[in-house]
Amino acid sequence: MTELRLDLNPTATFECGQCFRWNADADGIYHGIAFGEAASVSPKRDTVERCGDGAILRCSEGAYERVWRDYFDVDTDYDAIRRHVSINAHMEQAAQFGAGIRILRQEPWEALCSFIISQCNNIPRIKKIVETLCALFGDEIADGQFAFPNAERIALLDEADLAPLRAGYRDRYIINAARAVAFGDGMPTTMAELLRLDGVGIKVASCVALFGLHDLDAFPIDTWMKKALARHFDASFDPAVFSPWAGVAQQYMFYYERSGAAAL
DNA sequence: GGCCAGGACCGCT
DNA sequence: AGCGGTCATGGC
Repeated sequence: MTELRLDLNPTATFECGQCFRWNADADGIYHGIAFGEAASVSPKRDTVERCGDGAILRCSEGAYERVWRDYFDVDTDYDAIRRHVSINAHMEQAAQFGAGIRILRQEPWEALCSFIISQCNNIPRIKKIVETLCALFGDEIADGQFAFPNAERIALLDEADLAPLRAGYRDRYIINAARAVAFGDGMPTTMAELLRLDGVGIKVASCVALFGLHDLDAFPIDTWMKKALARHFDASFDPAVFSPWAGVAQQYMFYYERSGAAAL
């Protein structure tokens, strides 16, 4: 076990809607799994850093260089991005509220599968479905902790095997996507390739591009974002004003809007 | 019981 | 190109 400082705000990073497998325990410490590694991230409140208050990562020996350094996108300058997207008073507030958000470099297949599940769904239930998927079909890497099952594993199932997830009509999309990734053309690497998948439209594809392919210019528009855009921008709004970091601006807007702090 | 949740797809204009 | 209905599920 090793401990390292992370320049991020755990609450903002894990609660901004980009990921579904990081959960806080009673002490406010987040626990998560990625790339088959478990880790925890706790808020560090004794010093004020540039990005929120900072955090302490606890992970297994060598895992930082192997997994987490990249996963937490530590080499990107989010202060510069926040300044760049603060194009008006509202965006200044949203970017301030979301200070310390880092866009995680999640596993592409996990992002694809998770955001297929996300469609027309709410975040608590998405988390529940994803967790059940992992518990049923993922490798157990520690006591009661499961890796996200790879596409090859899911591709060998059929829709009936997913019934326990209670994911409803999304079962078919999950199976078809897994088979396309495992036995077809592999994991999509562009929006156009993502959009060829059954059950993947503009919104899901944008989320996968942003969170799974780390395309920081992808700009997902869901029901919350529609509300936010209607409230704070006029009809001529074009996310290109935030380019090449429209996706980060989107996360600030989404997190701010969903918090309720943007209501006034 | 209707409405909403990080929608996509189909068929009809 | 835009519209409404439909697709499961669960919480309020």
